[in-house]
Amino acid sequence: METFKYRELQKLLKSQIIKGVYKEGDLLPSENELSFTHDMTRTTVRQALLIMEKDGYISKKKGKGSIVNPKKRRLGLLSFKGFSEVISHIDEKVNNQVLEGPVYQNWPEDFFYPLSEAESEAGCNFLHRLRFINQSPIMLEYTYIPNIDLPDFTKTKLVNDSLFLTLALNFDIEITSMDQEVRAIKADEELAVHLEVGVGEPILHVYRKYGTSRKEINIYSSLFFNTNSYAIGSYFQ
Amino acid sequence: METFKYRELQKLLKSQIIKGVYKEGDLLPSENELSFTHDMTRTTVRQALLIMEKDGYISKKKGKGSIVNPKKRRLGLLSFKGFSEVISHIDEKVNNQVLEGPVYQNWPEDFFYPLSEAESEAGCNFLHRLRFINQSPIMLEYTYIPNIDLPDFTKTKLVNDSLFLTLALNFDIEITSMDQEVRAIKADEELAVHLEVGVGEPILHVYRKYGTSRKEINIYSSLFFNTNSYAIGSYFQ
DNA sequence: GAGTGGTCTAGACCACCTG
DNA sequence: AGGTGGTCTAGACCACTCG
Repeated sequence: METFKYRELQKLLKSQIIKGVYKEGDLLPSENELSFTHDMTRTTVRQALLIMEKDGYISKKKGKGSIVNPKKRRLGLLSFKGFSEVISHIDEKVNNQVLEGPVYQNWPEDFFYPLSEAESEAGCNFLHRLRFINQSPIMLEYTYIPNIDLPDFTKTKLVNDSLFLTLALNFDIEITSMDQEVRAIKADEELAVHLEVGVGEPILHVYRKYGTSRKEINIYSSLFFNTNSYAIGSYFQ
Repeated sequence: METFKYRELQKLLKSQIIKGVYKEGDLLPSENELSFTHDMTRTTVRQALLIMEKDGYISKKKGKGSIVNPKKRRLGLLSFKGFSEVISHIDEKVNNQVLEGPVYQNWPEDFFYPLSEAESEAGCNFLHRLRFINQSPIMLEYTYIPNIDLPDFTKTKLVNDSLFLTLALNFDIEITSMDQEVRAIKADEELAVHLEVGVGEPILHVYRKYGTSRKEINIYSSLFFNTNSYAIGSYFQ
């Protein structure tokens, strides 16, 4: 796989923040210090820090340093990452309930995104989950992963309940991009039951397509949110 | 204001794409060529192209070049830019109807974002607009701009119906970040009338806070979308 | 094989922040 | 005054694309 110096440093810093080596509000070592300790130029260090900033882990201040960002206090679900990774930054208790799968099956007819020929022929691994925050159902998720070079995927246990973490650790697949469409819809009976709202109540619906480091594999999700208690947030710069 | 070489090149390339000097599918001049013609190093050229890529104007392909992206065929409204700028990339006809303002007034009580003291004291310029695509009302917009160092803002005519373009050209204010919350809600009577849906129908609601190049000024919007005909899209990488 | 963008080096000067 | 990140220079080697 890719083994660039800036990527290695970025992964290291990310893991150190997640492990708590650097806590929120802390300053990372300066660019000069990192370039010295990791034997690379400041340019390469800055490339790593740029990713850390883009991914929201740090903010950089001129004259000050690179500051570890506070954990998010709301759902950043319209941004890049998956549910588990984003939600783990929140104080609330999170639960998952697998309603169906992972199971190998044919693609649904009239799938919501056009598929490549390779994806169509491979069939898909399907996963149907309901996500809770503080015992309240917040998101109903239908996920489809083309079965391309994913041996025994349906037998794989999810790492930390996170699909993306599992794909990264067990299959060396990283998410590199995301495309989505958002609508407000009325809850039908199935949605109403799962998300514990009345039939006809407004629901946030998202179609999502993730690009991965394996160019032949995209991951597709259809997501339904109950936004009565938690708004869905995002930040760009 | 900021006058960096990479920023100047980036503005030039952006304007050239908008003017059609480079059309969709075209290759920009190579990094080496740009560094020669603009008398800067490739590093600086790459800094400009990085912004162009982040803003979605180009895609870069190793061994190939920087390719001008096709215009978006849908509403990228959960991403960074304003309505007019995004919508201008679409084939549909767009209209605006100003329902109220721009007018100077006090901030509403219980404003949806906490305000700084300077913002509170300055009062706000208020703008209430309804946006149409192909004669259908799509978005109802309430916008609040703190009246800090904005002489005669209420008398200023909007450039191309775009608030952001007006702020950039007349007040040298650029948008640098965006923070938003998204919910699905039920249309009340006012929403129903403006967006031409039934009372109680699902509506997409967005609270938005824009950061600007003037750190003391943030722009606030409350947006309501009818997503029956047009989904709201976004893309990240 | 020539040209492209991706990675990386080894410096420099600057504006900004803090003690 | 010393350290920080922001900008910029002048190179280098590589993997990839295309004719």
